[in-house]
Amino acid sequence: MATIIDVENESGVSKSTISRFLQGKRVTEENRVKIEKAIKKLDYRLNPIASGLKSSKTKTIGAVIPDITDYFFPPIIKEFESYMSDHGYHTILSDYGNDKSREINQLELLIDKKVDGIVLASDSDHGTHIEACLRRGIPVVLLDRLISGLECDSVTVDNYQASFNAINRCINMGHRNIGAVHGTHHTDRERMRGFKEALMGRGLDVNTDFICEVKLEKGMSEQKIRELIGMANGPSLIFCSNIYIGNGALKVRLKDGLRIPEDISFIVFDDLSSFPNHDYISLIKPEFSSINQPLYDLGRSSAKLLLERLELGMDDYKPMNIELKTAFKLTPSVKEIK
Amino acid sequence: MATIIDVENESGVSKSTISRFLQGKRVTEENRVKIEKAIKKLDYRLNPIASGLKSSKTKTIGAVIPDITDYFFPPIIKEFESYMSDHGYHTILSDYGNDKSREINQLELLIDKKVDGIVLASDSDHGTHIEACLRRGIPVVLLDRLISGLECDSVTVDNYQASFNAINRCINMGHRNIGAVHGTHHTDRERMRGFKEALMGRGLDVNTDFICEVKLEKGMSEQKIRELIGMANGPSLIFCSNIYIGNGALKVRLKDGLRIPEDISFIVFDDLSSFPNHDYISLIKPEFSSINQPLYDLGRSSAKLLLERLELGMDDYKPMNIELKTAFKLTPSVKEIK
DNA sequence: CTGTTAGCGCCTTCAA
DNA sequence: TTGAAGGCGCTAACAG
Repeated sequence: MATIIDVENESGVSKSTISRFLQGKRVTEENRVKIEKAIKKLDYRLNPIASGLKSSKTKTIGAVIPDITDYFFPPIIKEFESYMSDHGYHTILSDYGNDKSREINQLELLIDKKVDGIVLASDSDHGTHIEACLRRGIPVVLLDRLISGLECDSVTVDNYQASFNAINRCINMGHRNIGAVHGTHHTDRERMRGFKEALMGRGLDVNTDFICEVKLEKGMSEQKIRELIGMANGPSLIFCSNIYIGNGALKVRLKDGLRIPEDISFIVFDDLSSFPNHDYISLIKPEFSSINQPLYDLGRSSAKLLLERLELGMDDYKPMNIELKTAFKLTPSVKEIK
Repeated sequence: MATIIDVENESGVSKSTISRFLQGKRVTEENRVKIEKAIKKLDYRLNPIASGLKSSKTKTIGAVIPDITDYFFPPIIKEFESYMSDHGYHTILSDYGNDKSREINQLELLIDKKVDGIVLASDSDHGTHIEACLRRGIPVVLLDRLISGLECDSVTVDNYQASFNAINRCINMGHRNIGAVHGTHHTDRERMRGFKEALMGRGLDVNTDFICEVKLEKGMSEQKIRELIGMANGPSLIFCSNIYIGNGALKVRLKDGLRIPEDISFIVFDDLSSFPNHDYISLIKPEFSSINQPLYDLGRSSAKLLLERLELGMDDYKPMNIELKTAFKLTPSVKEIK
C-alpha cells in the first residue's frame, strides 16, 4: 500500500502540500498535476485510520435499533445508509434486540469506536446513556421514539395528531363506542393520547372497559381483540395502536371468519400492505383503514439531520426536532353508521 | 480523554506493558493491579483508531447485500451482526440496491476503509472485485450466492439437492406434467438444475412450454403463472423457484379465487410464513408446500466462518465452503394423483 | 516479563 | 503557497 511518503517521493512535492491537496485546499496548478500523476501511478489511497488519529473523525456513524427484522426498520435503515453513503459515511448497524441494557451497552461500544454520530431508535425511558454521547461531542438523532425530559435532535411522526384526526373521522361516521388495543411504547402512548382527546373533544366517554393494554403485542393482542369483540354492547370500532396489534386483528379476522365491517370496524396504526414485500395483504378485502408512516422519509430525514448536526457541531446545542406527517387511508373497514 | 500515557504516569508501569496487558498478554500480578487501578481511576478507554494505525486492524467488517428490505436479509444480518458483536466486531451495513456497479463500488469503499473482512451476497457474474479484496488480504465470505470460477469461502444452501428431492416427492405423488416459473439468479439456476434432473432421472420429459423465466420476479410472475394455469393440458403442479414468484402465485390465488390443490398444485422455494412477521400467511389454507432455508443459521455460519478465516489468515488460502440443509414442508397444496 | 525506542500515516502548526 | 518538524495514541521490536 502506497503511503503519502511514496507520493512525496514520486512527485517531489512535500507531503504537507499533498495532504492539503487531498483536503481540497489550494495548491499551485503545477503541484496539482505532479501530485495527481503520482497518485495515479502509485494507486495511492488515503488511509482513513491515519487521518482519523489526528482529527478523531472516522466518517462512520452508528445506527442503533431494536430489531432489524421488525417491519419498518429495513426501509428506514436502507434509506439512511444510502444517504449517508452518498455523503461519504459508513453506517454501523447495531441491533440491540429490544434489550434495554444492550441498548446502553451498544451505545458505549460505539462511543469507544469513535463514531462521528449516532441514530437511535431507543426503547429506554431515560436518557442517561444518550447524554453521555452528547457530552462527549457525539451527536445523536432520536428516531421514531422520543425520550421525555431529554433535549436531543429527533425525527418522529405525528403520532398524536394522526390518531386524533383518525378517531375524529370515525366519530363523524357515526361511531360512538370506540375501543382500542394498545402497546406500551412511547409511540403507543402518544397515539392513545390522540385517541382519548378525540373522544373527549366530542363529548364522548372514554370507556376504559373498551381499552386494553398488551405488553407483548406479538402474542397477546389476538386474545384481547376477541374479548372486545365478544362483549355485549361492545365497541363498534377498534383502534389498534400499532401494526403488531393490527396483525392480531388480521389473525382473528382470518381465523374466526370475521366480517369487516359488518361485525366490527377497524383502524390500525401502520399499514401492513405498505411495507416492502407485504403488498399481497391488500388482496384481503376490505383492507384495514390505516395510518401510514413515511418510512423512507424517516430514514432520509434522520440522515439529513445528522449531517446537518455534524456540520453545525455540538457547541451551543439547540435540539432540532422534525415531525413528519402520516397519511390516513380510509377504507370500507370502517362502517358508516346512520 | 485519557490516553495510555496518562495510565503510564498514574500507574508507574510503562505503556508497553499496559498495551500488552490490554491485549490480554501476561503481566505480573503486581502490575496488573496497578494498571487496572489507574485505568479505572482515569476511566481510560483504548483508542481503536490509534491501535488500528499500527496493527492495521479495525475490528470492523462489511456486510454487503443487495437489499435489506428483502425478505431474508434482515434475519441473516441480525444473526451475523449479533455474533460478530459478541466477538468484538462491528458490522458496517452496505446495501447496493441490486446494482452490480454499486456492489463493486461499495466493496472498494470498504477496502479503503480497511475493514478486517467482508461478507457478501453478490449479484455479480464475475469475481474480479472479490479477488481484489482477497489479494489485499481482506477475507470475503460469499453468502447465499456463489460465483462460478471464483475460489472463495462461502456459506450457501443445498439449492440443487433440495429442489431435486422436492420434485421427486411430487413425482411420487403422481405428478407427471410439472411446470416451473424461475428467476435468473445463480440460486434460481441451481434450483432449476435440480428440478430438471429430477424429471429426467425419472424418465419424464422436461417440457419447455411449462417452464417460464421471469427477469423481474416482483412484477412479472403473476402473469406467467396465469399463462401456465390457463394452458390446455397444462402442468398439474408448478414449482416457483423463489419467494417472489411464490408471492405471484399467492396473488393469483387470492385474486382469481384459485382452489389449491384442486385447480393446481404448488411448491415454492422459501416459505413466506417462516419469515419474521409473516406468520399470518399460514392462516391462508392450505399453505403452499415449501423448501425452507435456515436463515439464522446462514447468518451465524457466515459469521463463524469469517472469524475462523480471520484467525487462519490469508496465507496458503484454501477456500472453505459450507452448504447448509434446507427443510421440505409438504402441505395439502400438492394433490395426490392416483 | 519489562522498559526503551521507533515508528504506523497523516495532519497541522510554524516559519519561510 | 510551501516544506520542515512534531505529534495524534498505540504497537512492536529490541535488549535487558
